[in-house]
Amino acid sequence: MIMEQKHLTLRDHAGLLRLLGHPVRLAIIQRLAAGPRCVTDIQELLEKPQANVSQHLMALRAHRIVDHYQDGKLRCYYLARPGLAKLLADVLENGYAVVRPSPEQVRRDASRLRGETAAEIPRNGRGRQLRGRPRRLAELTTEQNR
Amino acid sequence: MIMEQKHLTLRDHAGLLRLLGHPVRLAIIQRLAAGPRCVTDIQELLEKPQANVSQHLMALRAHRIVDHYQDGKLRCYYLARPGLAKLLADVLENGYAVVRPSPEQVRRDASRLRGETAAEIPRNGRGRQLRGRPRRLAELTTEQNR
DNA sequence: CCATCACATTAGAATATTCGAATATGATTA
DNA sequence: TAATCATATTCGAATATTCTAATGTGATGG
Repeated sequence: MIMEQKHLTLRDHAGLLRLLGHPVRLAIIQRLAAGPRCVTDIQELLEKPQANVSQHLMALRAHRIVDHYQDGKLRCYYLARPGLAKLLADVLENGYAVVRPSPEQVRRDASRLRGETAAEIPRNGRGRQLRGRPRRLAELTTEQNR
Repeated sequence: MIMEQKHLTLRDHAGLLRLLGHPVRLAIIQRLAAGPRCVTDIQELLEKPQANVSQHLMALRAHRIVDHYQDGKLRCYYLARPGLAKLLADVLENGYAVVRPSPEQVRRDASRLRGETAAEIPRNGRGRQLRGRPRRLAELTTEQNR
């Protein structure tokens, strides 16, 4: 078993997230998380036309989110990375829950941030950030995005 | 502080993932994970035109991934959901790592799946899935995707 | 071998995203 | 108050994604 860790760029990461960012593909992953399914079953569960489901499966296959084995004339798809579904669920359940802080909370947040992250934010005497000066420009800006 | 949990659909989830699925937006999140930054600093770090960065910030704002406070004439952006960045990192580091199993492994996986998930996969005597029969069609297919 | 089932692939129209250019706005400074 | 700085917004054009319809393909059954 060969591991590949070829310097995944932001572009790669974004590609994965975009791939996951489609309701039908999420639905497929959700269904496959409960066990392998053949294409026709998936179609029926999602109530989507065959070609469309097949296309989404193709996309998921291309990124190795899913894989399949042949069972007679059926193709049974399954999640190629069992861990991903759970991680994804975490993001979507915990990460998306919208917390709407009161304006007061926002202000407290802001001053907390102002105060506590002073080491990270360069500022001048009056609590305002330095501008027009050579701030930290050297932080692997080499990595090209998009 | 008011919590909102308005029945997030697959569509909502997909929307979040698509939003996150852009290299510049990921870069912004990555930078903000280290502490608040004003727009100009972000621009310079990412080497992207102002309008573009502003547009991406607007998108992130709309989904409450980021928020900002005004500091003089600067707008300092920060991550509105600190947890999300870490969850995201988990997905991208652990979830994306491409494991390329050997063909043998794939076959073993397949037979393991065939054997062990029998309870999940309806089959007939010869180890082939039932088809054309009323399989499990009742699984909240009500939730519309897309 | 021929028909059929289960699925994949292609092609192109419809739709959505993204970007750069231009312009607008709000806070600060002169 | 005028100029300027920092940032936002708007408007198309360029590009990418997604869907539907049509067709191709491989395995199986007759």
